[in-house]
Amino acid sequence: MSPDNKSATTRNRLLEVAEALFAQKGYDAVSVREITNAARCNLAAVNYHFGNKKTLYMHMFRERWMSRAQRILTCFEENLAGRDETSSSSVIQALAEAFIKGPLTDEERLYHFQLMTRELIKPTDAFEMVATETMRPFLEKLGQRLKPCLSDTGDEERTLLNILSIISMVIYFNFARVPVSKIIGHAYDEPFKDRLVQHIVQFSLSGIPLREDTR
Amino acid sequence: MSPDNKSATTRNRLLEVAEALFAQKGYDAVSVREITNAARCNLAAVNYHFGNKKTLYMHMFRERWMSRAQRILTCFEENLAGRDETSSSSVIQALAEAFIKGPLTDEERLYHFQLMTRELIKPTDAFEMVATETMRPFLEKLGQRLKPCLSDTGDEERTLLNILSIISMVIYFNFARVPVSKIIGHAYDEPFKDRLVQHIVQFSLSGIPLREDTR
DNA sequence: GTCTATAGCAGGATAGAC
DNA sequence: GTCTATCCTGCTATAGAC
Repeated sequence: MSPDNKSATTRNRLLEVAEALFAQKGYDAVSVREITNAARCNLAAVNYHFGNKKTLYMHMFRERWMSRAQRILTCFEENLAGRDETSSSSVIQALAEAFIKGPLTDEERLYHFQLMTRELIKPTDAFEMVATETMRPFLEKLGQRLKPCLSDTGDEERTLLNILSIISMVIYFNFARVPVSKIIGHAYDEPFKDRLVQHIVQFSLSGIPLREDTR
Repeated sequence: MSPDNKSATTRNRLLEVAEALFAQKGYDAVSVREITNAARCNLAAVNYHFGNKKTLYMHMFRERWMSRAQRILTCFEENLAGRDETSSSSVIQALAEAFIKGPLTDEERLYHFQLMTRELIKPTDAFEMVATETMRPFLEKLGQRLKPCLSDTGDEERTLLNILSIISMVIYFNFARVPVSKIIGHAYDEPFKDRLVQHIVQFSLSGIPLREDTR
C-alpha cells in the first residue's frame, strides 16, 4: 500500500524504460531481460512488481500513456482559453499545437504516438481502456467545440469524418516523423513545427490551395 | 532456376500466409512454426526456400507488397484516364478510390496497410526498398499531377505537406478501420467507402464545411 | 523438395536466499 | 524488495534421411 522510496523508483524506472522499449520495438520484440537491464535492476523485478510482462505493459499504458494523454488534453484546453473559443481556426490550432508542439518532449511525443499507432494496428486490452477512458471523451469534447462551427450539423457521420480527418493528419505527422523528415529534407525543429501547425489549420479550414481554374 | 509447380506453390503459400500473419501480428510475434503450419508444409521449408525468417519477410515484401502497390498505382492511373486529368478533384478522387475501393479485396487492403504502417513506425530494410522503389516514384507522379492545380507552386515544402496530408487521411482510414468502425458505428461496406472517398475529396479541396460566421 | 530429429539458445516465470 | 539460480517452454536453424 505504501511502498518505500526505493521500491517506488525501481517500479517507476521499469515503467519508464518499458514505455520507451515497447514504443520503439513493439511488445513481442522486447524481452523482460532487456527491460530490467535498461532499468538497472534484476530480472525478477518485473514479476515482483507487476506479476508478468503483459501486466507490466498494461500498467505502463495506464500510468504513463494515459497521464500523458491527459496532459495533452489539458494543454488543448489551456491553448483554447487564451483565444476565441468559438472560432473554428482557434479550436483547430489549439488542437494541432497541443499535439505537435504541446507539453511533451520530442522523445515523449514520439513514444506516445508509436504506442498509440501500435494499438490502432493491433489492439490489445489496453485499447479498450484508451478508447473508453481517453479517446471517446476527447472526441466528445472536440465535437462539442467544433459542431457549432460546422454547417452540416445534422449529419453525424460527416461531422465525425471531419474530426477524424483532422486527427489523422495530427497522428500521421507525429508517428511518421522519420519518413516525413526524409521526404521534406530536414528535421522536426521548432520552426518547422510552427509551419506544420499552420499547415494543418489551413488545410483543415480550406483544403489545398487551388488555382481558380483547376477546381 | 525453374522450380516445378509443386515447389512454386509451396513457396507461394509461404509468402501468402507470411504476409497475412506478419501484417496482423508483426514480425516478432509470428514464429516460423506458425507460418509453416498455416501453409501446411514443413518447418524446414522456410529455410529451404528463403534461407531464414528475415529473408522470407523481405521476399514477401518484394514479391507481394510491392506488386500490390503497383496494382494500386495502375488503378490510380486508370481511374484518371477516364476523367479530366487536369482537375484537382479528379486527381484526388482517383487517388482516394484507388486506395480505399481499388483493386484489392478488403483483406488484402487491410494487410497492405498494416504492413506499411508497421514499416512507418519501425522501419526495417524493407522500408528503404519501398521508399526508393515505390513511394518516391509515386510521390513524384502525384506531385506532377497536382502541382499544376496548386497555387503555391513556388514553395516545395508546402506542396509536399499538402500531398502528405491527403495521403495521411487515406492511410488512416485504411489502417485504423477497426477503431474507425467502432466510432462511426458501422462496418466499411461499399456505400460507406463511397461516402468516405467523397469526404476525402471534399475535405482535401475545401476543408471542413464551415458556417459563414465561425471561420 | 520435403520430411524428421535435434542442436543450441533465448524467452518468461518462479523458488528461495538474503 | 532485491538478488541468484534454475526450470521449462518455445524459438530459429541445420543435418541428414528419403
